[in-house]
Amino acid sequence: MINAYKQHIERLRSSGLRATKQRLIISMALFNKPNTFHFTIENLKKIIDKNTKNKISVATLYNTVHAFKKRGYLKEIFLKNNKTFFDTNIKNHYHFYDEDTEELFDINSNDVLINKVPTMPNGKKIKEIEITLKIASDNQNHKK
Amino acid sequence: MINAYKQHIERLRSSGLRATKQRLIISMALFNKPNTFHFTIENLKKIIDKNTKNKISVATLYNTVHAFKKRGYLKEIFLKNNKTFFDTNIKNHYHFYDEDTEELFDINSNDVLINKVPTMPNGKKIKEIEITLKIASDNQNHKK
DNA sequence: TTACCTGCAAAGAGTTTGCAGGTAG
DNA sequence: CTACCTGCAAACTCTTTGCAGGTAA
Repeated sequence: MINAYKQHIERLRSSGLRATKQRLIISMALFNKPNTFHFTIENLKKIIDKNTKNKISVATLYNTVHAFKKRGYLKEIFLKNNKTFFDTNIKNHYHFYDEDTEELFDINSNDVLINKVPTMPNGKKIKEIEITLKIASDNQNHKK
Repeated sequence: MINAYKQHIERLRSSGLRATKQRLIISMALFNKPNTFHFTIENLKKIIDKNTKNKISVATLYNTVHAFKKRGYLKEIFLKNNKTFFDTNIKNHYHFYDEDTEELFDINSNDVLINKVPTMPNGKKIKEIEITLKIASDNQNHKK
């Protein structure tokens, strides 16, 4: 635990961010988990409020999460409009989105193979490939 | 032109929607184009305001666009988190997203081939595959 | 005629910002 | 010490809702 703290302090400082109490709490909440996961600011607030006496304001949460995203520690996911999702898994990977439960699961990028890529517009290069497989129970109608 | 109107009136009625003046104007703006395209409500409002004396309120635009989406005449695209995009191309297809210009282009689904699909969670079926190739000029840094 | 539709304005939801006080280094 | 950070509340943006008046069928 102490070690994790030290690592987070290090990373913050080396990113040009001060290692404030709030940022360390957020770092622990996001990056000291057995698995990567997906979250919204609202989720994160609940998680932190539950585990900490001193709650962190939304302004600070937005601020910090965006700082982490900017530095590549988090990825933003376009999953729904009007709610921003973040992913603590920054490796190249794809998603299952379960329409029944509105849950998002990772797919290892090795489990999807694209073997025909369209020709690129002039001078452009692929920066990222986003793939989402929307799934649902076989026997259901789906309307939003 | 008269023909297109008739078709739109027909479609509206057969969908259980009254063929109001506003819905016909919106239908013409969206579906009487040489190409399919992507738009936000804001875009659509501008297009319509420019070409019509009687402007259409945003409430009606939201209302109508969602009615069209519900009936499968439009698709919603998750492109950014704070603005809803719609696509008049409802066929299965993928997108190039140009990060330099923030423009979205269609890719024919024949031009991308997925040849290894991960195993599905129990009892679930793929409803839709969403693929976005994010592209940008080769020689640039990108930060949001 | 009447159920449905439109437009306005107000309300909501999520996010961002300005600023006074606090704190890391 | 001081530049940076936090928390609050207000402001903003996009979207939805309530409702009175209008209109398609």
